[in-house]
Amino acid sequence: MGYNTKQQDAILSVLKSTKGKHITADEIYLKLIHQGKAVGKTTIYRHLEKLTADGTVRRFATGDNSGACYQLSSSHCNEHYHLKCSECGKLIHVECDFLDELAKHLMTDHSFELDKCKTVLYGKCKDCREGKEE
Amino acid sequence: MGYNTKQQDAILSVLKSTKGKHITADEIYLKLIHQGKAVGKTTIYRHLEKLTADGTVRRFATGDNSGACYQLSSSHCNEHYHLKCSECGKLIHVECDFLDELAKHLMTDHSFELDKCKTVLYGKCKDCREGKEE
DNA sequence: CTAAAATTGAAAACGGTTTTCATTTTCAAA
DNA sequence: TTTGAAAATGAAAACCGTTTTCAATTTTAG
Repeated sequence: MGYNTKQQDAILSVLKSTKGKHITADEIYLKLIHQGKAVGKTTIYRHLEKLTADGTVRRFATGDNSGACYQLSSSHCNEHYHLKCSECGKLIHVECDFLDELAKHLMTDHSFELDKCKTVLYGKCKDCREGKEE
Repeated sequence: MGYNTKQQDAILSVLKSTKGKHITADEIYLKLIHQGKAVGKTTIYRHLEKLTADGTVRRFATGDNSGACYQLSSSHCNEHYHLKCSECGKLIHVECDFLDELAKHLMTDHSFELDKCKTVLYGKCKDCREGKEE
């Protein structure tokens, strides 16, 4: 149930070379063509599907109607949270036990496994609330 | 500019009638047919686009390849939180005291005024964690 | 070597969304 | 009220990421 193929290896090697960043199926397709190791799109989608299913890779829906993004799920961004001010656009990094409690709560009470990497809490930062600079 | 048209009103009235829940463009289309006020899909998409742009409505991308969800961004969205599964795209509404505690905490400890309407918590839902198919 | 099983990929299908464009509606000036 | 330019409409086609189909190829086991 599963042979090792050069296509598989090629796709994984592209994913490894973009570790930390995310990449679309189409970008993988183009990179492989560029490397002279062309792999059919169908095959790329199939392997991304498999890799996502077995947890090797994570899939991110982009929200607009452009393609989904993928990245190796090794990640280290699971150590802080992101607050973003809708007004001034500032992105604030927060390490905080309470937020860890939140993750725990979501899991136990809602069976939901929070993805800290992907989650951004929107609101209004201190400066903007106090009417300081824009 | 912008004239007031019956199509506009019909679309808005459907959105109002589903206040609190989210609805897809296609569901709006079907509801209007059912009400004998058929409106072309093109027109529905166009108005949803406008309403989203001016903030009247919020759009949620579902991530899988089913359609986006819309809902009025009025008062109601301050009463629940949105969890979104990055894998299957499901959008889950949650009313929960713990999350209210979170808002309180962000304010007192981080001087950050959480905007529940804009915030979406990303992660992996129960079904996807258990490996069920969509 | 041989055959069954797995993999591949071109082409077609699919589904939500956007574009095109001819027609209709609306508003306001005359 | 008439008139015409601007705005809105919607059917059909285009679009685009993704999935399915299926015949051909590759891999592994026997």
